Amino acid sequence: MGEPGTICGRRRCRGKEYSCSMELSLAVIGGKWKPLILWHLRETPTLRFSALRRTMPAITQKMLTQQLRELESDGLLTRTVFAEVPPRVEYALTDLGRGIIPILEALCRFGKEFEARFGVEATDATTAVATAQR
Amino acid sequence: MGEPGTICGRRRCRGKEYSCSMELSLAVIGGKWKPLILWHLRETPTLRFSALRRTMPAITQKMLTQQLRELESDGLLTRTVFAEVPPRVEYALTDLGRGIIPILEALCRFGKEFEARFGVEATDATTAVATAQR
DNA sequence: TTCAGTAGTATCCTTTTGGATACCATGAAA
DNA sequence: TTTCATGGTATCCAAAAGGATACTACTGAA
Repeated sequence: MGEPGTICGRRRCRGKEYSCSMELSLAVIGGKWKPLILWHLRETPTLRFSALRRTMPAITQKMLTQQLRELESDGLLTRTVFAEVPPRVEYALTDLGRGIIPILEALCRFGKEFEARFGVEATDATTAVATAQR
Repeated sequence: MGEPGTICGRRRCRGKEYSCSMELSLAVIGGKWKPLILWHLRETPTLRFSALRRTMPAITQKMLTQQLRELESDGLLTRTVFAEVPPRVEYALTDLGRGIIPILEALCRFGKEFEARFGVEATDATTAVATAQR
């Protein structure tokens, strides 16, 4: 299953360079925002741009647009533009995108285990959010 | 299981800030090298510094040291120094570290699926490795 | 007429991540 | 006496990732 000796074969797929399929996956779902975006889409069939923004108050518009475009180009979600005014754009997971949900859930479980092991210090962001929501 | 509304609670654990356990996990096992290091330790009970370097010819000494220290400090592996000369230092997974192996395997599977979907372009690195090995 | 709401671009800047290079201590072997 | 191997540090630098701010087009409502 694992590819123990494959370390030496440097490959490329959709512009990402890697030596191991794991690396490729991290390039596709890694980063600061992509897991969050996929996570939110997991529970709602479709979400429009503004709704996504509201669920992630800390992300900037540029970042959200950028990450969504990459996820779309990697086939993890679809982007549907409605010719209305004001504009409406809806995002939804593809089958490929749904495939990573179990991985995110596993990551979530590991994170909780890690938290339990080391303890958590809350940072006062309940208030920060209240202000961020405007 | 999922923490849908937890997006708003910004927490901290071992110096890492996050809003969701997933993020924490990615902070712990993400990055360019950590998954690889854990992957190699998965199949060998203990590995010394130089052996790890040989399995990852592209990593620099600084990076390997840095990543190993972080993994150690996060409790994913142990570092054993033998008072010999020349020095010998051995690294091994902890139980916590072994816990992420299934996640790496899942990432590996997803990566392969992704490759299968989009195709791979090999970059000539079989030769690159031969030279990198010195 | 000005404002709000949507989904963006464009530009510039800061922070984080990763990399190149040089250096160190030790003891055994050549 | 010089060299080699090991497992590092220290310093500086380049590239990538992420962020702040300003701007756009369009329309309907106030």
